[in-house]
Amino acid sequence: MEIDKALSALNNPVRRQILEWLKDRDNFPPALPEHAGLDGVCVGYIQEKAKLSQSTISAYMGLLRGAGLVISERHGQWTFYRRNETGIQEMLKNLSNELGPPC
Amino acid sequence: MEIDKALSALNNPVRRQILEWLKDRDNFPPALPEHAGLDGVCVGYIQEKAKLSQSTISAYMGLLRGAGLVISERHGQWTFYRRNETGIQEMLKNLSNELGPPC
DNA sequence: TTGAATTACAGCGATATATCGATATATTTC
DNA sequence: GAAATATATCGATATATCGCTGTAATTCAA
Repeated sequence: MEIDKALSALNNPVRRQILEWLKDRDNFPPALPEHAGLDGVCVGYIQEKAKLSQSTISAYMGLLRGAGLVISERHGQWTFYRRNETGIQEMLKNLSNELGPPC
Repeated sequence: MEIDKALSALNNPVRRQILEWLKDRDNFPPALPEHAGLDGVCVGYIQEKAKLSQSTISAYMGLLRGAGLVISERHGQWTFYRRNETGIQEMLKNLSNELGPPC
């Protein structure tokens, strides 16, 4: 986990907002029946909600994934993104360790 | 405390390094006798250690102050900077609240 | 296999950030 | 008051990021 990548990824209000939205699947339209068992959200739904272009959101999700903050899973033509809780926790911990009060 | 400003300020390895250095006054040359009672570090010392230009460091410290991560105190021609532990803690907490796991 | 849908990638102009040297401001000292 | 010192600000240039359009790649459906 590179703190540098994570901080870059987080240094954008929309990307942070997406991470919040992903806390609850109900922030997005219901999944299609054929995707019932999957807990991620497809790019299109995120794009709709963020009101930015598809390519921008795709790039955003790539950044978040590269930083270890989300996990992507491809199913057919869809890519489902979900929070990487472990990665997020690790990042928060690393940041706390680096910035936190002197021993 | 604006999380946006804080994340921008932290999105730079040298600025994060400075915050770490400021954890311990001993990371810098000793204070002049006339500054004995002050617990900050002057810009010149930080500049020396970071090996960037004076103007760059001055701007960096301005950013860190604007983000509430350091406190500055002017004494004569010197400006002494020290960590704002409260501000740093508050920022870490806000970030945790925003990014942390869903309730 | 052709077409439609979903996502990713390339390239672009606009804006922001990094970092510098030069200069301005304030303070101390002579 | 002039010179020296510490810091802040300004202007310039290089690089990075933003968010777009357009297009390629992949997969499903007809």
